Amino acid sequence: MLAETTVLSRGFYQRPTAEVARDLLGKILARRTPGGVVAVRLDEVEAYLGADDPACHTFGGRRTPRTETMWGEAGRAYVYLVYGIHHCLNVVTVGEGVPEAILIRGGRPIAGVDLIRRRRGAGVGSAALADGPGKLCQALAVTRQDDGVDLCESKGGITIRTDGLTVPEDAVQRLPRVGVDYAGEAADWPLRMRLSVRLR
DNA sequence: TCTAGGATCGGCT
DNA sequence: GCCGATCCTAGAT
Repeated sequence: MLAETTVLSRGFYQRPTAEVARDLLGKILARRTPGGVVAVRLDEVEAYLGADDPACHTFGGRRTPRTETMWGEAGRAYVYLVYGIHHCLNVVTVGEGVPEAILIRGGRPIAGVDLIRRRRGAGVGSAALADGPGKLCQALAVTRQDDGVDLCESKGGITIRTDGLTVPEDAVQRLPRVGVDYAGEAADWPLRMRLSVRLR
């Protein structure tokens, strides 16, 4: 399944965050688990623009143990817990000292569907297996343990890959971000990007 | 130390 | 559509 794909290099992430977010759509997020490889094609992401973004954990230059990963190297995973229950997977962008990241909001399972279903529950419809940040982490068994993992290195167990598929501009919807009403006007910034069509 | 609140989800009405 | 679960994080004291 992943034989004809290539892992995105660090350079991919060392660009403006909104640009990286748009380019992540249609890419493949793969995770090696004891039971086998699990992969989803990304169809929804949100950009968080660091110190100047009131919705971002690092707004105003906040640097805490939790956000330390965001301050580091681009291409690493930033994983945190929300509502005491759900994990959220982010990808660090730009570079060291620039704490920006992209929240992976959802994807469509394309490999290891049975494994995902086993983790998510047998009764869950295939479209709903990974169509939210918390669900996606559950589907791929991503937890705080994975915070800081290098997504450019296969040995980390989690990678983002491309199979050459490109997403046309008219297939990308730009929407306000979810659940950040507290951020004032920034809540309306069109940094949530979603595929409006279903790719293969 | 204490406390308020959260980048969500799923069950129930 | 509403609401509770659940616990970590960050800022205040």
